Amino acid sequence: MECKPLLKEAHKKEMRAIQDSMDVLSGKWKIAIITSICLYNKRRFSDILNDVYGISNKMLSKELKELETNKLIKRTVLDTQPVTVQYELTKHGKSLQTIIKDLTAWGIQHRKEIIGK
Amino acid sequence: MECKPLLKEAHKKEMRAIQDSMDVLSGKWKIAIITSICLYNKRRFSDILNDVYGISNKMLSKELKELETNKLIKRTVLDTQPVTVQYELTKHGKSLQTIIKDLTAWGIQHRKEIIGK
DNA sequence: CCGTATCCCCGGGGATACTG
DNA sequence: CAGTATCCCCGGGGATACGG
Repeated sequence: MECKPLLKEAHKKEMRAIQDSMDVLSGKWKIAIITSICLYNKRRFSDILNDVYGISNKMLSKELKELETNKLIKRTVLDTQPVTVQYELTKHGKSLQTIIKDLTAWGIQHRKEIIGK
Repeated sequence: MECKPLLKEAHKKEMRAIQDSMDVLSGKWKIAIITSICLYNKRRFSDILNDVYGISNKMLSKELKELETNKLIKRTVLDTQPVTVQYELTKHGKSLQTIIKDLTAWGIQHRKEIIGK
């Protein structure tokens, strides 16, 4: 009667949690999009398009939809002329802020580590 | 003379840092692989293959190579019979622990948010 | 301005079999 | 056990043009 099996169960749960997260957040663009919105609080389609280097409008549109489906962002159409659309983080989306902050710091450190030698 | 331009510059740097991070960590499997190794400290090829649900040996091999190139993990061949190979996090890899912990917690919360409604 | 539609190509990545 | 090699297919995703 040892604790290994219990540990294994706990680890499986952690692995599943990670994979749940990654199902929503993985992909080349999602985190960058969220970061863009997060930095400016509210952000328009074309602004995000500029912030996220290399993304196409088709991809951005698709990713935004998925993020909305997963309740991470809220989409608001403003009846200006012509139409503008604003994206902002939901409460659930904002709960990623810590992770984003850490990832930013890590990215800087990583650049030093690899390129800076 | 206002502070907006400075802010914009800072935000661009943050965006670049995020994209640096994502260049290394994005993709369906990387974080899950790192998590597996992290949970057990040292982990063998076939163990990771089991931990990361759905990954193929080809993908795992490829991803491990990339993680090694980016100095996140260390690969050690043990001269057992037959050969076994051990992966562990480098110091730099370990610096992801906080992020992984947060992602785990977030994944659990997310599941509640979406599925648990 | 904010997307959607269409076209089209390339490579990501699975299944399987094989080697040291 | 830890990968590599080969085959092969499908869809991710870019470019471009168009619609509300």
